[in-house]
Amino acid sequence: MLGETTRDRQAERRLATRLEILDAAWAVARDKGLSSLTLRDVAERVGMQAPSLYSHFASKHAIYDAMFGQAWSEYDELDAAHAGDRFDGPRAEVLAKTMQFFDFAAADLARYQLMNQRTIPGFEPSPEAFAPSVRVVERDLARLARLGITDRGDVEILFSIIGGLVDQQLANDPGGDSRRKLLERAVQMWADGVGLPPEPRKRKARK
Amino acid sequence: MLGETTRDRQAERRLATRLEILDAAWAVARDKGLSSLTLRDVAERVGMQAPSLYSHFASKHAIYDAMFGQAWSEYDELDAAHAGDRFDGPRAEVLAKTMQFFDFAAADLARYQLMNQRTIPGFEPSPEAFAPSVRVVERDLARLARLGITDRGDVEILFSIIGGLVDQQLANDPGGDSRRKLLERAVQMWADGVGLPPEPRKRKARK
DNA sequence: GTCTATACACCGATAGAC
DNA sequence: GTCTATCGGTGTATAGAC
Repeated sequence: MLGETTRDRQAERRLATRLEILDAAWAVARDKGLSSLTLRDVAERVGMQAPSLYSHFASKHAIYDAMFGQAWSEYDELDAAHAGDRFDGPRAEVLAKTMQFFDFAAADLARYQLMNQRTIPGFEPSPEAFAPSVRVVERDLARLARLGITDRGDVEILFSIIGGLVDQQLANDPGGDSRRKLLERAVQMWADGVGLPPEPRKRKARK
Repeated sequence: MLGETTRDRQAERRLATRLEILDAAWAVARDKGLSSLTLRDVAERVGMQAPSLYSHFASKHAIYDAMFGQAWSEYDELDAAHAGDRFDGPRAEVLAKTMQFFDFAAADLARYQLMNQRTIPGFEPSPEAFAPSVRVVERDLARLARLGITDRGDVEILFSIIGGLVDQQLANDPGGDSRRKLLERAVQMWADGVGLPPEPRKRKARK
């Protein structure tokens, strides 16, 4: 019988190979486009033959699925890392969180297409891969509820504004920041519409 | 030499075949998804062999291109047909035009993906196919300018709101109208933000 | 001119030797 | 676990019948 250490090392090596494949997949997706990713390209990048990938992933969609989970986990961790941040009022908080997501989304077209658009024909994320995105949304809902925003429709409108601006940014000005500049104005409109209290007077900066 | 009538009839027949192919392509796109459209499926639907399509279209992308032009032309004509409509004030006008686009977009997923999303890997519409969409945008810009909205950023924000809500509608509630109900509230927020005059007093309906 | 027949290169996926 | 060989399906191209 194999010792624990041997079994652990095997599992560790297996996990490392999986991550290697996923890294290669991200590189190919960013290089040739998310939906133009081919197993042969991924395999070549990790020094394998294409069918060997099936020892680690059940299908091409399973690779997309793992990438989907990675992307949302990455944002989940980024967001959680800023959980303790303090803001100068509700509007500053909403704007900061909004820009945090916008910047993350607009920074990587392939990643955003996988996370938020349905650009892969038959792809549906599995429940496991979907879990981190649920965590993010629930944290956002809780944050907005703490600010007095409990109407789900108001939240959907805010999400739509952000999503619409990200789409336009990536479609019409990839790599630029034209829509990012509009984000603050749009969020102020939304904050006025939902009755979010105006900013408290700014304290004069002390010399 | 062929008579004019013969030549006309040939051209007419050729155009009819083109439209037949495009109709079949729309049917396949709606049935199996826009990006899962195959030339063999289209050909089968019109009673041809797949390579015969190349007598009428230079490539699969050329078919997408013609479909793109058809879709925007269709909306262009719908919009132009309502050019003479009168409204009870600026907000009612913006809301009506906004809902007109929302309904058109949300009614057909495949068509919306082709018109407004970049879901086909290598597809870029040709200038000719792009022309009707330019007409629509310019008519919208002129309409908003007539209402006093001249800041391009304000217009982009409105477009983002609409696009974001359509995306959410099609992604999360296809065939439903949950986001359509939010559209009015979102447009009111935007109208307040850009300083559009409030609605005039409603005249009492006369019995 | 239009269509059929055939072929090519590429894709995801599977079977089986080692 | 990785390989080679191969399958059915795809977009695309071309030769040749009519």
